[in-house]
Amino acid sequence: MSTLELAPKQKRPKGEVCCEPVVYPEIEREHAERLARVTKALGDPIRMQLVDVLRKHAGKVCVCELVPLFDLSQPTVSHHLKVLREAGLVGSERQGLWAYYYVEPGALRELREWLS
Amino acid sequence: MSTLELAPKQKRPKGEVCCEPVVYPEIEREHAERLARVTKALGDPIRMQLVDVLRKHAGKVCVCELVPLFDLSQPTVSHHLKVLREAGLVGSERQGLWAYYYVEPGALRELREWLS
DNA sequence: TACGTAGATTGATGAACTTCGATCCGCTCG
DNA sequence: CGAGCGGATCGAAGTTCATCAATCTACGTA
Repeated sequence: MSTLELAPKQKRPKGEVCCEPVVYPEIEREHAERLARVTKALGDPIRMQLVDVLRKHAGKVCVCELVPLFDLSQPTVSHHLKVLREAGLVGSERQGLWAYYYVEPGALRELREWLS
Repeated sequence: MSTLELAPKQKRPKGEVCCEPVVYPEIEREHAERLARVTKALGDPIRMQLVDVLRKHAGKVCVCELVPLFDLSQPTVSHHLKVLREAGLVGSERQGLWAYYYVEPGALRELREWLS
């Protein structure tokens, strides 16, 4: 972690830089892309609520319970669940006619670590 | 939005029940919307990197340092900074010719709390 | 076998997003 | 002044997204 001198300079002749250069390792890009994939999936109120419900239930929740929670059609809710699934945030399991969703354990770990 | 057309009680085949009903308080909706506003702003690799750089430098960083970090035009980087600013994630400060950005303290608190 | 149901998929539509070049604004210095 | 610079804004182009009705698939039951 480099310490950056950001103290505003006084007037200076042309060509002088405004501050010390920020060295940004290439490695961070991959990290940021993984984090952005997670936050992008969470970046919708419906999907945020879906994950919130699944998290609070600490178990598998039937889709037939999730759909009536929203003022949305069943295909739309199914679409949001698919987005969450493809982002690795939730998993699903079929049991007969019903499908149950759950939060993929550890899916939010990297984001949690980045925030701390 | 769309008119509410909530399906009435769904009949279950032969008395079989898929699960216990999920009671979802209305209060959570606002919370989810606030969280989604933050995660949506973070849901882009460029913006995620921007916040990451600003966070790691624990101070104000000049825009002229941020732009060369990406293979993007200056207006595009400026746009992403604006999105972050409007989401309350970062703040900006002008000093003469230069503009400095910083992470708004506490902007990530609610998200961090939700994740823990 | 045939029917009804739960949930996923498809296709279409309108809105939102990312990106750029061009332009504009405010500041500094000759 | 006026020129040059950093950064924001504008307008356009192409892409992605959220949403729905209609349809499809898989399963349970009569």
